[in-house]
Amino acid sequence: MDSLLSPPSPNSSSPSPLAGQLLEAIEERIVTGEYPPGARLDEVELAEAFGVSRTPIREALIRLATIHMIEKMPRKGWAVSPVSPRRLCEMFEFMGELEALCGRLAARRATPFQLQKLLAAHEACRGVKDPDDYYRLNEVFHVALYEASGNEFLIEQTLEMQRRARPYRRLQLRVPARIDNSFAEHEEIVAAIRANDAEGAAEKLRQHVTVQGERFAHLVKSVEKWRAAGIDRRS
Amino acid sequence: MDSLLSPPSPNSSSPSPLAGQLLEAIEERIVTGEYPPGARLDEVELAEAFGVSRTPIREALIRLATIHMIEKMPRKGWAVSPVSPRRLCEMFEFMGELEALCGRLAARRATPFQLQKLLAAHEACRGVKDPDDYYRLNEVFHVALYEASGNEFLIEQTLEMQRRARPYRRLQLRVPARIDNSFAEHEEIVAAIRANDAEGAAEKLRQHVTVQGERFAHLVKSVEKWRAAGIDRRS
DNA sequence: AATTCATTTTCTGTATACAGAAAATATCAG
DNA sequence: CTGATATTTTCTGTATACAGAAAATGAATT
Repeated sequence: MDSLLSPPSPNSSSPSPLAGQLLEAIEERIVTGEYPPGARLDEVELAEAFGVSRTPIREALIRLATIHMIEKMPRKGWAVSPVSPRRLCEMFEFMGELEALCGRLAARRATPFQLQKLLAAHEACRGVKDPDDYYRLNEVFHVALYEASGNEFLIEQTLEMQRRARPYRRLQLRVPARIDNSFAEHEEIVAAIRANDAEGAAEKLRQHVTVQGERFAHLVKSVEKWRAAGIDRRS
Repeated sequence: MDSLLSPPSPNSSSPSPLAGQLLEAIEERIVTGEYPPGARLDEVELAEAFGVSRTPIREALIRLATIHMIEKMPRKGWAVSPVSPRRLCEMFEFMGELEALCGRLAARRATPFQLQKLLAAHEACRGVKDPDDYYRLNEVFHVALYEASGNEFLIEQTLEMQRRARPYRRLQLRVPARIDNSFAEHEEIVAAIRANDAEGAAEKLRQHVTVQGERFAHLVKSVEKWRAAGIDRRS
């Protein structure tokens, strides 16, 4: 049943077309929670599910493991990387620093075009209520920020981190009133960047991204529930 | 001729023992310049050279590509990632920021034990003249710094970046008087961390890692030579 | 001589087959 | 009934085989 694979997908110019698509497909399932942290990923099961052999599945899994989205357990096969509260905290601390760096550089170096794109992305978020819609538009905003940093290498790294943090970001936006707060913070960030206030932008971004206090507790609880569902599933 | 593979290698608990060793072996050759930037890596050639089939070679290459040490060219096979001067600059800017972050956190949070390890690593560098020896001891020092940050996630990321930057770091130490300067900078960094001067440590590390001015020109020239040698070789 | 078309060869991605090891199960002895 | 050992099954890593496509080579025609 290869109908599970998305069509040609012209953007994936990666090695091994099939493995590329498989990677995206499996990653999607991890991100959306269909395969929650802790869930086992069986090579043959996946191969059958996607209607391919083990080889491209393995390639996709190896790549996912290399970016730490999944892990290989000694004698238990592959599993979606479980994430302890501590690790979650560290991850967001790191992400916060990356984005702060992007902001700092953007405040200094952003071209008018990049600034305009950032502004447009911000405006697009205004008034959006649906968490899923906001989730997507929020990502666009943040990507525009990364790009405004002007450091291609940094952009790559931050994009990859964004990918890794994606499952958790998604959960966060379900915290009550988070969307409104998020938008207000974006406003301040944009203002700082436009004013070439590098340190201000950095600090605001750090605060914006890092998850603290009640928000963190809420996030941990969500992840716990999520993980539990996954354990049930792997029967 | 499997004699090319290092023996059992107990540390590599990674998936696929063979592929793990192959990865390390190929990476080593990239780092030492045996496979310089731009050099082609042929699957069958490597398979024959290492006395294995294409499968584990492929796994190793996929993993190397995932950490961006090599790339897959459209119809040209795999090649060691070529690095433009601009990219080199961006890479070191990024690495500088990562290390600065480690230093900032270390100044705030380092445990006495971590501090002691950092100091010991620093002292071990004193008086070392040989670039290769210093290269190794310098790495130990920097790893001790990362660990002192206390953020496991950050440590992982920084270690991975260190890996990626390794080929170029090695070249840098061949710049005249670089070793002495490097050691002196370490001294200042350690002092700042011991004094809990977070911002001072961060700034000194940024300066220490980022490659600028004459040093950068020198580095670019070394890389150019290196790359040229690689192009010759792939005849 | 140059360009185009056809043929061959090489190369890459995927499938399949196979071997060794660990885990699960079963069997037997105490 | 419990513990230990033997057997079977499953699973993972590697080798090999195969197919499709692109590049390279060669031939033929203008």
